[in-house]
Amino acid sequence: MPITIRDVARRLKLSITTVSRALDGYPDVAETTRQRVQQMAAQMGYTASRAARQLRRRRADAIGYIMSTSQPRFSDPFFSDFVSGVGDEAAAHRLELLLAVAPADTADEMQAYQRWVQGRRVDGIILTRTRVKDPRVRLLSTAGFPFAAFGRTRQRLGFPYVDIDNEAGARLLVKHILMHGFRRIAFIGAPLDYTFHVQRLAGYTAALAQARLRPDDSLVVTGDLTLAGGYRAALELLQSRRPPTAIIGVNDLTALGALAAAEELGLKVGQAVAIAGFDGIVDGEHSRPPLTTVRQPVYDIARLTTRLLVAQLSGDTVPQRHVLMPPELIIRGSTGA
Amino acid sequence: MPITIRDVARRLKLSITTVSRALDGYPDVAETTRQRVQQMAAQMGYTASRAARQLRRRRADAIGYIMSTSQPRFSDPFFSDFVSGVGDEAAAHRLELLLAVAPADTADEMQAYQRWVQGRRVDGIILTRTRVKDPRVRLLSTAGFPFAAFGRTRQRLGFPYVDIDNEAGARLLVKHILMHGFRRIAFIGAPLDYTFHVQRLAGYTAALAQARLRPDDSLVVTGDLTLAGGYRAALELLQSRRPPTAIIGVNDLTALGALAAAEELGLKVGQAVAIAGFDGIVDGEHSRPPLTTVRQPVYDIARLTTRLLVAQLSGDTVPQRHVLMPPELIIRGSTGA
DNA sequence: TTGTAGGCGTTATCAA
DNA sequence: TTGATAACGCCTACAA
Repeated sequence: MPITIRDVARRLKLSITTVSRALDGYPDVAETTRQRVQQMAAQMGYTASRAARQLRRRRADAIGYIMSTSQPRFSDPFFSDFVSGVGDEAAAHRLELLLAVAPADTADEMQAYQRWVQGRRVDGIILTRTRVKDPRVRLLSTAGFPFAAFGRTRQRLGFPYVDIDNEAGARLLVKHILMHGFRRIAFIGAPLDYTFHVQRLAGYTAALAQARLRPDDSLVVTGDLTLAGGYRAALELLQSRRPPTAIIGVNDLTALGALAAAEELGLKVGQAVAIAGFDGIVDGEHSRPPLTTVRQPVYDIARLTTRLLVAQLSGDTVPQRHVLMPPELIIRGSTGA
Repeated sequence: MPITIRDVARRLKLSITTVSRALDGYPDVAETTRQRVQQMAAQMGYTASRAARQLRRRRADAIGYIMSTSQPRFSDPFFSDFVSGVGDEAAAHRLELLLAVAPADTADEMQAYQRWVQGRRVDGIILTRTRVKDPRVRLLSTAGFPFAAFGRTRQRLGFPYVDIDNEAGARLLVKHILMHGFRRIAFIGAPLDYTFHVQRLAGYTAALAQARLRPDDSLVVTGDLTLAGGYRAALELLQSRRPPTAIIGVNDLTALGALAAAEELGLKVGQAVAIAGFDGIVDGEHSRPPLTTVRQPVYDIARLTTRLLVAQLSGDTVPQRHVLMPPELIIRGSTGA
């Protein structure tokens, strides 16, 4: 039987009211009383029941994050990095972190959000991998439910977000590759209408146009953000009638898959073919050759996004509701060093 | 203002009791009533307040998992895989999943567990990467708090766990490598006293002994479970006075780092030097050459571990409280194919 | 088969 | 500065 506020009050011969206020740091409690209460609470090992407190205060003191999965079994370094950022920042504000898992773009996923919103199980939600027309954004906006996102949407709904300038990043990447003499550049994109995909693709297209290169639709294909997907797509590209001389993966995992495909075909990556990714995951540093990429500091982005959400929850005025981070080009061997 | 059970009851001109029972599937409700209630609830978008329900039933209806991090920024595919397993299984039992992040083997970590236990924030806890003498196991056991683990400890405390036979797996690996003619086999291990490390090392040692090879302490070094750590350790090993002809990484990330190091030194992996890992993460399938490894089905293990915990919570009799899975050797190019 | 009522542990309101 | 008391929204023993 856990210790309740009643037990503490009885022991001190005080009312539960006073105990409650003493512990929550209200000013209208005598200093000596407060000290006695705090000491006794600590001694008895009392912690307020989360459920009761939530019920009464009508706040969950928790935020939620729903991991989008593609297959049941999947491994994406993005998530451990991102989640640890959200977790650390939440802990810093004494908020709990609720996690759920749901396949992207399904009814299940929407239901999961709905449950959290309607059940008031969390005070706010963190979104990642936003889509151009994102039903989650619509749901949360309509419900007036607090959220912050890593990534933008086309709907201009004014929610707080952090994002990197994907378009600029992709342009940097293409220019760099062109400068090294590779002119037939393919792009392996993401499924669905992920905003980051659309933006990176736009950057790719823009940079090609700027270089006065004719766009070639056969060079833009769809992957699934995984290594295996990148591998498959690259294999097909490289074995086609007019293969590309360079491949950009919409994320590093895709690019690493492409790199494996190229090597398997006996193509010297960095020389016969250039390959580059987007994300800056650690695996890319140690691939052979190391992967050229555009780095996004996922952990920091996660903390920042969470901070935007928390500010919204506590009603603080936020200096900046929209943060757009500059992309950072990391040049490594896979594009010719 | 969220919709409460009262709203639904009023709308149907029923008592809240009936609504509650209809939704929770009690048998003493007329079938037609149940249908009306369920339909109306769905239509109104009603979900019971988690807090109220928790308070009343004195259960959190939640389980917790604390991710151990090594650095603030880290990416380990293990976690996304494992967490999605826990998340799916928890959802299947209508349990919430609480997540926290804490650096392994620190006071912070212990405090995080303590908080969850004391505040009854969760009904049970999932543990991974158990250590030989694991303070978390001690804490939870002493408190009589339900938990289940992926991995064993030396303390024989009879808690439910799932594990793979690490020792047998390592023996398989060593035998396979020896059979391919590599005789000077190094082992890059993990920090701390992780049980899986100790067990895999034991298997390695046993297999060498069985082959009547003299153990060489200089061949057993410590990594940090990351790519970078494996890379550094391997570089040192391979550049030493008497370099190994084969390297086993205690996990795949370590092995992939070693693979990068070997390639960088111009050593043909699979020919001049054999490299193998342990885990079966997807990245290994597409490395050059692909990585020989011992596969552990992390997602399934996560679900199973969670199931053991849930069974314990609901007081079901569990057919098997301890599950030891057979290791599966995956032979690929990095050991000579 | 349905309804009434009490209470889970807190916090907030109001009075003392 | 402190205390009595009424919710918060739900579940469940008991009554009808």
